[in-house]
Amino acid sequence: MSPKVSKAYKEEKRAIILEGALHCFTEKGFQATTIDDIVKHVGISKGAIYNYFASKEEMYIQMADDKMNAMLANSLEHFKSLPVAADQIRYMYDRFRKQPLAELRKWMAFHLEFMLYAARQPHLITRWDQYADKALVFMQGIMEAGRTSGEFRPDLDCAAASRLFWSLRDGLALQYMLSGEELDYLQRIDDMESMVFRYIAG
Amino acid sequence: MSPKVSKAYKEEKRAIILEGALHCFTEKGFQATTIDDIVKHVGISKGAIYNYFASKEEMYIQMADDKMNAMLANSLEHFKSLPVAADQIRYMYDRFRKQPLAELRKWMAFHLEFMLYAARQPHLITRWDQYADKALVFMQGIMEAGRTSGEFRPDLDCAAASRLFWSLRDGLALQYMLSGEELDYLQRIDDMESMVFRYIAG
Amino acid sequence: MSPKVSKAYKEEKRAIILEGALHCFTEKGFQATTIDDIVKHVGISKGAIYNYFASKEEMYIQMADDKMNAMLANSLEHFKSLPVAADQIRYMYDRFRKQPLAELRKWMAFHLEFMLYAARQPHLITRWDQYADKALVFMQGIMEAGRTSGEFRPDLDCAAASRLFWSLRDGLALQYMLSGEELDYLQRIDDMESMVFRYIAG
Amino acid sequence: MSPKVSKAYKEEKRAIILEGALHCFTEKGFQATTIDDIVKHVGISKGAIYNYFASKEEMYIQMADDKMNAMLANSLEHFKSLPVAADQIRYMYDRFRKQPLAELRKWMAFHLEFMLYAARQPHLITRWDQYADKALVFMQGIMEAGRTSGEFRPDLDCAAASRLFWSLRDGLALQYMLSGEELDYLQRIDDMESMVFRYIAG
DNA sequence: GATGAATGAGTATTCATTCAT
DNA sequence: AATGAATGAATACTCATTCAT
Repeated sequence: MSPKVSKAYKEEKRAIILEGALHCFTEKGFQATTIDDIVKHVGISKGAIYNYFASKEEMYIQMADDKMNAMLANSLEHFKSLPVAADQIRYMYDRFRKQPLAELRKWMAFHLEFMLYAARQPHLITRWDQYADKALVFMQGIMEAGRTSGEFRPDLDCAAASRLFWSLRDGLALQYMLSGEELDYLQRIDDMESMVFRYIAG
Repeated sequence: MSPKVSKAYKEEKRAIILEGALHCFTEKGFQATTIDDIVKHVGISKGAIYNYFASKEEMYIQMADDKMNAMLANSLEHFKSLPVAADQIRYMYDRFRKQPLAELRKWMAFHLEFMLYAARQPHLITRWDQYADKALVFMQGIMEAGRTSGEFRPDLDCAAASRLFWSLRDGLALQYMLSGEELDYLQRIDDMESMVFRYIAG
Repeated sequence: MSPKVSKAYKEEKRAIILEGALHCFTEKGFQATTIDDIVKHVGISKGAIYNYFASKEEMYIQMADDKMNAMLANSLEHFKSLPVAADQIRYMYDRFRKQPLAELRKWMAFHLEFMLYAARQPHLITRWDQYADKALVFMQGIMEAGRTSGEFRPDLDCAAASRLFWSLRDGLALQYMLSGEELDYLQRIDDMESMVFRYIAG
Repeated sequence: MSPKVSKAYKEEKRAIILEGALHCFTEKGFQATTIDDIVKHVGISKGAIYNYFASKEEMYIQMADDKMNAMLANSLEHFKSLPVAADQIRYMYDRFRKQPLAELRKWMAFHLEFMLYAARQPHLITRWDQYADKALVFMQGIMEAGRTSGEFRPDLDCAAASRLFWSLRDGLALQYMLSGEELDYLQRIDDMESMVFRYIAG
């Protein structure tokens, strides 16, 4: 009567598949990765994958969700010991600085590719919006806290500032996606940071 | 021994094909556009296209080059009557403002898609760099003129400023690519503009 | 050593599975019905089904047998109070008339589909023959009784008449399988009936 | 400017493909026949087939249309020297008698299988109706001519008679599809013929 | 007996590119 | 130069059946 395998087993398997798929996607791209690539990488049968995910598309979506949720949860956890909004923003820039450029490129490519893919498939646009919104709301929350506490200027448009924050990050990642030096990139993050603080400062 | 048709004829035909291909690429995307789509749109045979371009890829590259060169030439033409660097930058932002959001989205998608495509094909990375470099050098030139003339601060890192200029633009375009309102977008361009001027101002 | 569950239990379960499978088969067709469809409909596990039936094919065969036997048993039961052969034939036509056209279509499709399937699989041809033969023998019996009793003409070829009886029925069902009105169909049954009686009448 | 190959060439190729496909369909069945089967049989590339037919389904439809049209055209041609309606009907039965049972079985299976397939695909039901209607209208025409000329009874319902004509034929074919002797079959056609004439006779 | 996760062969269709005419 | 028929590798997803628990 009870399920044949434990929930933990299924969850673990799901994670293993996702991990293998992630490797392939970042290595070759979403479109270029075939199910057979994933099968070979994970060491599982084709059919088994479809027991866990309805489609290649669905694998991507869950992967992106997982990553976004992990990022948010992890950040919020850190924020418990960082009550000052400005410190929270500085923490975010530290995260960017810590991520190796090579890895950023992979993630960015992975991200962009699926975004473009989603843009052509009406049924995915909504899901993408929800995904992107999480990051915006998260940052807006920090901005609002900072405005309330008096750290940032009282007339700050928090939604706009949140948008600008991510625009800058995305634009920068884009610039460095195909070329550019690590050192150079780190300096550009510093520029970004000072730019944002100038914008939000009281 | 002389060519059967004039150079002008060939040049005209090449332009016609490129125009049709551009329409298809921006409409459906680079990967999703088939040669048959282009054939139908241009009203020319499949074989003829391959007389002018070695591959679908080559069509894209030449198209991007053409567009970039046109943008630069056009801007430089305007700059003849805009000797002040700050005015030139303002002119660039006016261009952004004038371009309808819908069109921006198409161009951005077209661009990104090929960038991702190029990123996976080693033989294209150099070509992409050359392409992207043109825009950077162009902006850097304006920045340097402004620094020399005393409009901008003397310690301005012009290369970095040029990078930031395009990063902001790309990041913003990215944010609005899948969603977002036209009005909102125009305000964000204003933000971008003031941000950049704050950064370069003396 | 004795079975873990009673025979009645197994028999009941078998019937439940068959019932669910029948529903799926008539609804979607034999080939289009997946084991998962049946599993969902019956609320039993995939493995359990294979404890009762060796294959999807076997499920169909037993189902057809059951239905044929039920039809024959039911008719013979009625015939106890219908000693006259002509009345028995009229009773058969009444059965046809009573069956809603929609249901007939489903059954016919179900039947034909499996017949075609069987025709390609040598090991099933014999089983199909046995199945079809039951209906022929049944009708032939009635014809012979009628000939013996003098109701029908003495030179009647009962085997041929039985074949014609079913041919007409099948042909009509075929005609109405994809289209045609209920009313029209009922009139055609009347035609069939009078045709058969003209053929067998003394 | 002109097409690369003549219309005759294309028509011939289309016929060759259809012939090969027909062979496979009658041999293995519509669903069981793979595109690769056809490719192997025709000795053409997979892609080439799709230059002539949009899908496997479309191949079938055109095949059935072609056959029906040929049958009708051929019969009408013969009818020029058979002005009497009863003779025309006798001619049709002669056609049935001449077709070897083995071939009838293949055609019948081919037919039925696609009918069942079409029944599940809403977009095909209309096409099927049109197809079936041609045969009905054709027979109805003969019946009406016979009624007008006084050969058949004046109160004959020609549409109904046409339906019965084909019902009988289909029902008989169905009966003999999986089994039955050739000799037996020929006698059953005689029965059918006499049955129909009894029904329509004045 | 029951469960359901795993298997993996099987298949219609697409499309950039070529090349005979 | 232009044409368009031919090529064929490439690919996501299905599903009857098995078997370890």
